[in-house]
Amino acid sequence: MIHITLPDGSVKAFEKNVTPMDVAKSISEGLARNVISASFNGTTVETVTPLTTDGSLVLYTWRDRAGKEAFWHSSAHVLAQALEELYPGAKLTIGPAIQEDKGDGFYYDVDFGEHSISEKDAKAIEDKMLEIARGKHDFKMRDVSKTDALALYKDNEFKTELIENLEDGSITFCDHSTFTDLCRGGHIPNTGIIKAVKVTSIAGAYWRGDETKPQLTRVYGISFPKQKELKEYLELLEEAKKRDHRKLGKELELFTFSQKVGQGLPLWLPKGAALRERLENFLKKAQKKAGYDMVVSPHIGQKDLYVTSGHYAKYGEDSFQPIHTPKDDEEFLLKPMNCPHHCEMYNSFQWSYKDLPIRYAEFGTVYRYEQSGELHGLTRVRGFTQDDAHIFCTAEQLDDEFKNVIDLVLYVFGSLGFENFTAQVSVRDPENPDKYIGDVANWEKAERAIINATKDKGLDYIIEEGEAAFYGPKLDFMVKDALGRKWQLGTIQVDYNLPERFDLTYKGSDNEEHRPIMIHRAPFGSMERFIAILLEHTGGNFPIWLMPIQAKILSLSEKYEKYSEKVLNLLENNEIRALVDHRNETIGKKIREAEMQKYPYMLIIGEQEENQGKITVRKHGGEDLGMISVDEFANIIKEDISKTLKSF
RNA sequence: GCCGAUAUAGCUCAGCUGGCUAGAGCAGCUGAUUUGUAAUCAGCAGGUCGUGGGUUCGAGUCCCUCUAUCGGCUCCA
Repeated sequence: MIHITLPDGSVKAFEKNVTPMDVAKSISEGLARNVISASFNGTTVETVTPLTTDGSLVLYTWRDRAGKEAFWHSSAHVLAQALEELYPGAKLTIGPAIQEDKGDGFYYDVDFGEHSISEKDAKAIEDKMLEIARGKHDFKMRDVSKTDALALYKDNEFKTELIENLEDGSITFCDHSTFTDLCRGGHIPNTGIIKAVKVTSIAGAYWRGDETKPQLTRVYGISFPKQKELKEYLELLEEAKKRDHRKLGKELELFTFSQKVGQGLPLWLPKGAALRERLENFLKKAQKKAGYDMVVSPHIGQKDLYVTSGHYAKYGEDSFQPIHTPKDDEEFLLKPMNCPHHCEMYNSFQWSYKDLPIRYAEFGTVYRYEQSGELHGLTRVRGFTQDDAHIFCTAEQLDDEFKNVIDLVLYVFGSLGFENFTAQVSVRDPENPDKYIGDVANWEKAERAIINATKDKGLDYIIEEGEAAFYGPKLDFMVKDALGRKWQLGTIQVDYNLPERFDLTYKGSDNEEHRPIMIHRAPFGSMERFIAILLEHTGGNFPIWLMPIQAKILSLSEKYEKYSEKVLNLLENNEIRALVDHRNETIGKKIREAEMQKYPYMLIIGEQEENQGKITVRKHGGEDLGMISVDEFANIIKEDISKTLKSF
């Protein structure tokens, strides 16, 4: 007998070699019907794996992410079989479920050799997959010796490479139908559960994610146990498309791009520029309170400036090339960052420890030559404005300063409704020390400082290796877009390196020269990306304090012009941004237009309103607040603002 | 940068295997309608089909170049 502990803490005794499926059956028939995957003592097992020792068992159904991943991973096997049958000679490589933070579904990377396939082939692949799925083939794992495994894949250099790196004795294959694949395990009981499949996209992907290795074709798919769920999933994608910032930016006339101006160079239209200004003013106000001074620096700097900072050595070759002047040997670079300029500003004075911390803030536009394929709407561009600031402080001040910046970022995020962010501590990649400048001791100090401050602030955080900047580790605030892709917005970085490179000093209380520590920080990250994600989160319905027009006055005809002017004045006295629409059109049309323009409130003015000295108020989306006085309306707006705009 | 796809009116799109003056809806303009909560009626205007080249009697349609965009990969100071 063995003892199995279930997630609720109960322990049940079973015969040795009991399978997870047997355990499910012993609990209920319903569970047995729905269980599609299991984990035993923390490792994924098949539902038919015999259990031989005591341990804890978790049974997964479609409702669990682990269940879905087993389902999708199994679907990848079916996809592989379909591809093998449709394209004989194609070399299979790997086919996992997509990681949770990257989305849903699965993919298979295939080397099609001379063949090239495209989205046109999707239908045929889907049909083949469904045909295989309907065969209700069981997934069966079996052990294979390294020699046999290598022999089986003698023509497939990719699988061979995978097998070479595995221990003999730990190699398993998974069979279903006539298909077999090298596989670690974690499958659903049989293919019959897969009822709906969709090949979502076909793209190139490098073998093992390495640019220098051959490029394979990655076939992306998604599958479901019910046709209806696929339909719902596709509808959800459609909904997400409606919140795409590129679409909304065009509709709301915020920004545009021009083929002539160049890729990745957004053009901010009047409405978008006004939105940026409101956001900038919001942050400027908070920064003033937090003791920052605004500075301004030029868009270019001498090459030597970036040689000193290390940017030239790191990015010079793969960046916008130096600007030459008529004078020989004179070279300027478009600034990729504001820090070098701010360092030189710091250097223009002599500082005492009593002066620190110094906080220089600038909405600084920078230019980076991002790879063409990397550009994406406003989230990845070549010219963008950072809400940048650099804090120069002593070692003793670092912790407090860092925490104050966290507070500022949380204030910004809170006021704009970004509750679902991930705090990510981005540290060095220990395997690639060459990617970073500065000595290890400083890096360790900086990483410790970030982690301690983050912990003290009670933030839940994850650590990502290899995501640090080349001069220092970061605390990044990651937010997802409409399609669930993660983007870095706010960032706080601790830097011991640039102060050394720029020879920044201050005189300590001991009358000796000391090195300040630099904090780089940007709560928005960049205006471009922040507005993009804000658009996708709100669908253009921004918090009311950020709205260009908080109320639109719709007068039923020109007869009420005088009265609507009076209402407008009263609103302006209450600091409510409002606009009058006098055009002679049907009220239905006016309301429709106002809805499309996303005005938070519409104020309707006609005979009744004028007679009673009131306004009819309708909220965006249709809620009717009836006829009320302007003062009452002003209170409603004030309440709305206090709900979203946090105090700082 | 790499793989695949795309580019037709201000916007969203149709235009099959190459064949008369390139179509629709919405938006715009003009006139009528003066209306109380998502589409009033009539008319008008709007496109050298992303760029440059080629094949052809003939190219929006086929081929090549470039530019830009989309989905990924890689990258991301």
